[in-house]
Amino acid sequence: MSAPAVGPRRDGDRRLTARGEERKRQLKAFAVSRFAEKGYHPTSVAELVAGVGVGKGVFYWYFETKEQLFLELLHDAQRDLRHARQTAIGPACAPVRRIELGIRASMRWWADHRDLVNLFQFAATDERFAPALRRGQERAVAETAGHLTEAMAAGSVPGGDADVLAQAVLGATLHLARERIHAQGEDADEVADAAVAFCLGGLHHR
Amino acid sequence: MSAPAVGPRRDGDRRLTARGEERKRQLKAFAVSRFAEKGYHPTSVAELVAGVGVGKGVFYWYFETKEQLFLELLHDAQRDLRHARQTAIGPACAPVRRIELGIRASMRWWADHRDLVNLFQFAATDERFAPALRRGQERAVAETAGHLTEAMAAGSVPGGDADVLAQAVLGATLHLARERIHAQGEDADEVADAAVAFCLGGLHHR
Amino acid sequence: MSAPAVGPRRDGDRRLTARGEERKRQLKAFAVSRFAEKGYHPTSVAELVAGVGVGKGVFYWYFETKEQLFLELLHDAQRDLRHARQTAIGPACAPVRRIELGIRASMRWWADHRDLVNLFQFAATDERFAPALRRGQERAVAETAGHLTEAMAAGSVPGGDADVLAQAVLGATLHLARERIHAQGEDADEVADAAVAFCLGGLHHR
Amino acid sequence: MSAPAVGPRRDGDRRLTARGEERKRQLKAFAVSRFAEKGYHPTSVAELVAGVGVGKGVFYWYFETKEQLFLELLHDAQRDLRHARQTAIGPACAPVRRIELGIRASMRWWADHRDLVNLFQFAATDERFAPALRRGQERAVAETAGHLTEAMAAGSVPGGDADVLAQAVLGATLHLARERIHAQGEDADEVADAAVAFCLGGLHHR
DNA sequence: GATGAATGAGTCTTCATTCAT
DNA sequence: CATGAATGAAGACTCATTCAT
Repeated sequence: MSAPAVGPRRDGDRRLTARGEERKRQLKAFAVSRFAEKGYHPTSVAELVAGVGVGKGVFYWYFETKEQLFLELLHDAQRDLRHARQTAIGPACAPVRRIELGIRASMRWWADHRDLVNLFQFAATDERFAPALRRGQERAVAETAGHLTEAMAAGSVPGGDADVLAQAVLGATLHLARERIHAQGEDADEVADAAVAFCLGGLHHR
Repeated sequence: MSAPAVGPRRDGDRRLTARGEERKRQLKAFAVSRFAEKGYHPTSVAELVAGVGVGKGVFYWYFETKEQLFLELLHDAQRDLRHARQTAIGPACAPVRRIELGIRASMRWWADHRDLVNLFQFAATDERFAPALRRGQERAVAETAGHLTEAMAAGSVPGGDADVLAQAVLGATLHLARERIHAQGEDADEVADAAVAFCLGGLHHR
Repeated sequence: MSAPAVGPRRDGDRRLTARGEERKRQLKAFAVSRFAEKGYHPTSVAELVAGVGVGKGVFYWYFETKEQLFLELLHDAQRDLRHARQTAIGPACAPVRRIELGIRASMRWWADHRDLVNLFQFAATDERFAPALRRGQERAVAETAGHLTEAMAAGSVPGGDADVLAQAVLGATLHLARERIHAQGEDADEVADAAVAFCLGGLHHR
Repeated sequence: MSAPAVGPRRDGDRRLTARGEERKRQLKAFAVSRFAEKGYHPTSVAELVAGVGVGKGVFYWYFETKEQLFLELLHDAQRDLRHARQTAIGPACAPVRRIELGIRASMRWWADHRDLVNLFQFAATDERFAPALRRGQERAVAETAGHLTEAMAAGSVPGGDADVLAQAVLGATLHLARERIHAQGEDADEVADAAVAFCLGGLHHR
C-alpha cells in the first residue's frame, strides 16, 4: 500500500560517499545564500542546481523535497548556534555571567551568519516551518531562563518570570543584531556591549 | 492637456464609489488574514477573490498587482500603528513616560493585530518589501530615540546611543508580543508591564 | 486548514457557459481518442491541450486533474452504455428476449465505441480506476442477472447461479466485440448473432 | 569475424551464472507483483531494484530496458500457460473433452496466477505490448478452434465458425476467472464447472 | 559483476495576469 | 463594473537510463 522509498534517503540518513557528502554540502551552502537573498519561495530548485552546476535529479537524490531541505538547513543552523552558545559559556560560573556570555556568543554567531538569521526570520512566517523554529527557540530561551532562575535564587537579580525575561533578552539582542550589525554594518562587539548593558540593566532593576 | 483617465489604477487613488471602497476593504481584510495564515506566496489571487466571492477582474480593478496589494497593506498597517502610538502618547509629558506609553500602545496594537505583525515579519524577509518595512520602522525608532535623547539631556537616563537603545526596546517589546501574547496567549497588559519594567530598567541602569 | 477550492470545479459541476461546455466536450473527446490510442499514462496533458489548440491552463480550468478527467470519461461512458442498453430493451417482454436485446445493444455500442472499450480495459488494470469500473459493471451484470432470474422462475432456462451466468455472457460478448469487431473488423451484427447463439445455448443447455 | 561479446544483453540470452539466474528470477518475480499491483507505468525501475535490494546497475545488466523486461514477463507467462494447458489435455481423446480440459486447465492457471492475468490485461491496452499479447492469444484460440473443428467434423457439435466460438469460450472463461475467482474469491473448481457447463452448452446448441 | 551518483527531458500542476463579453 | 475563460511561463518533482569507480 505504501510505496517503498527509493533513493538514498531511506532511513534517517542514507550513508553517502565522500563525494556525495561534499555535493550535499555544496547544495546546502548555495541554498542558504539563495534563500537568504531572494527568499524561499522565489528561489527555485532549478536555480539551486544550476548554481552548483549539476543536473536537476541530483537535488532529489540528496533531499526529499525543497521543504525538507529547508528544514534540514533550519535544524543544522539551530544546532550550530546552540553549540556556539554552549561552547562560549563553557564551565559553570556565576549565572549572570553565563547570561552575558550567552548574549555575546549569540550576537557573534548572528553576526557571522547573517543568511541564517534571515532563514530564521522567514521560517517564523510559514506554517510549515514555524513549529520547528519555535522548538529550537524554546530550547534557547529555556537555557537562559535556567541561568536566570539560578541568579534569582542566588539573589543576584530580583525575582520575576524568568521565561518572559529570557525572551525579552532574546528579542532585544536578535533585533539589535539584525538592525545594527546586518543592516547598518556596525561592529559586532560594540553592539554586543550595548546589548549586554541594556539587558543586564533590564534584568537587575525592575 | 490631460485625456480623461481610463481605468482606476494609474494614479495614486482613483476615486471609488462607496460600494467600491467597501469591496476594496473586503479584499484587503481577507488578504491580510490569508497572508498571515498561509504566507504571501502560497496565497493566490484566485483564493482571495474566491474568498470574497467576486471574479478575478475585480481584484485587478482595485490593485495593480498582488505585490502592490501587499505594499498597500504594509503602508496601511504602519500608518495605523503610528497613529495608535501617537494618540496614546498624546500631549507632551516627561520623556521617559512617553517612552513607556509608546511601549504600551505598541504592545496593545500588536496584540490586537496579530495578522499584521505576521505580515511585518514576512515583509522583512522579502527583498521587495523589506525597504518599505524598514522605512516605517525607522520612523518608529526615531520617535523613541527622540524621547530618549530628551531624557538623556534632562539627565533622567544615562547617556548612550539613543538609536541603539530605541531599537533594543523595539526588539524586546515586539518579541514579547509575538512570543507571549500571540504564541502563549498571555494577557497583553501583563506582558506590557513586564516589557516596560525590563526596558526602563535597561535604559536607566547601564 | 483546507485550502478553499478555486476555479470553476467547485461543487459537483460548476455552471459553464455554452462556450465553456463546448471546450470541455472538445477536451474530453480528444482525450478519449488519445487515451485509447496511446494509453492513459503515455498521454500527457500537454498533448491534450495542444491537440485542442488551447493553453495548458485551460485543462485545469475544466478538470481538477488528469485522473479526474479519466474518471469522468469512465462515468460518462458507463452511463451512455447503460442508457443504450435500456433503450434497446425497452418495454417488458420475455426475459430471454430481453437478454438477447441486451447482448445486441451492448455489442452495437461496443462496436461504435472502440475507444471507450479500450478505456474500460485500461481502467481495469489501474487501482485508481478499477473500483469505478467495477461498480458500473456490477450494475450491468445485475440487470442481466435479473432477467435471468425471471427466466429461471418462468422455467424458460434451467436454474443456476444467475450472477455467474450473466458474467459469462458479458465476458463472451465483450471479448468477441474486441477480437472480432475491433481487431478483425468483422461486421457487428454477424458477431452479435454468433454471440447470441453461443450465449443462449449456454444458458439453455447445462 | 566476431569480436568477443561485451555485456550480457545483446544476443538472446547471455549465459548467466547460477547466482545471476537467481537474481534475474528475483527481479522478474518482484516486477510481476508490482506491475500487477500498481501498474506498469507507475512502477519505477528504482522501486524494482530497491525491492530486491540491489543497485540500479543490476537491472540493466539483466534487462535491456523496462519495456524488454515486461515483454519477457509476457512471453514467460504465455509459455507457461500454454504448457499448463497442453499438459492437462495430454494425449489424444475426444475433441470436446479436450476443450473441456483446456478450459479447466486455463481456469486453474488463471486462478493461480492472478498477477499475470493482470499483466495480460494491461498489455492489451498498450500499443507496444498488444501485438505480443495478441500473438499468444491467437495460438491459444487456434488450439481450441482446432479441437472444435475436429468435433464439428465428427458431428459432436453443430458446425459454425470455430474461431469465433473458440474466442467466445476464451472470453467467457477468462472473464469468469477475473470476476468470480480473483474479485469475489470463489472456488476455482466451482467456477470452472460453471464455465464448462456454459461453454459446452453454447457450443452444442445453437 | 555491482553500486551509487548523475543526467535532463519530461510530467503534472499552479498562478499572476489579461481580456472579450 | 464584473465575470468567466484563457494564457503560458514557471515550478516541483520523476524516472529511464548511463557510467565512473
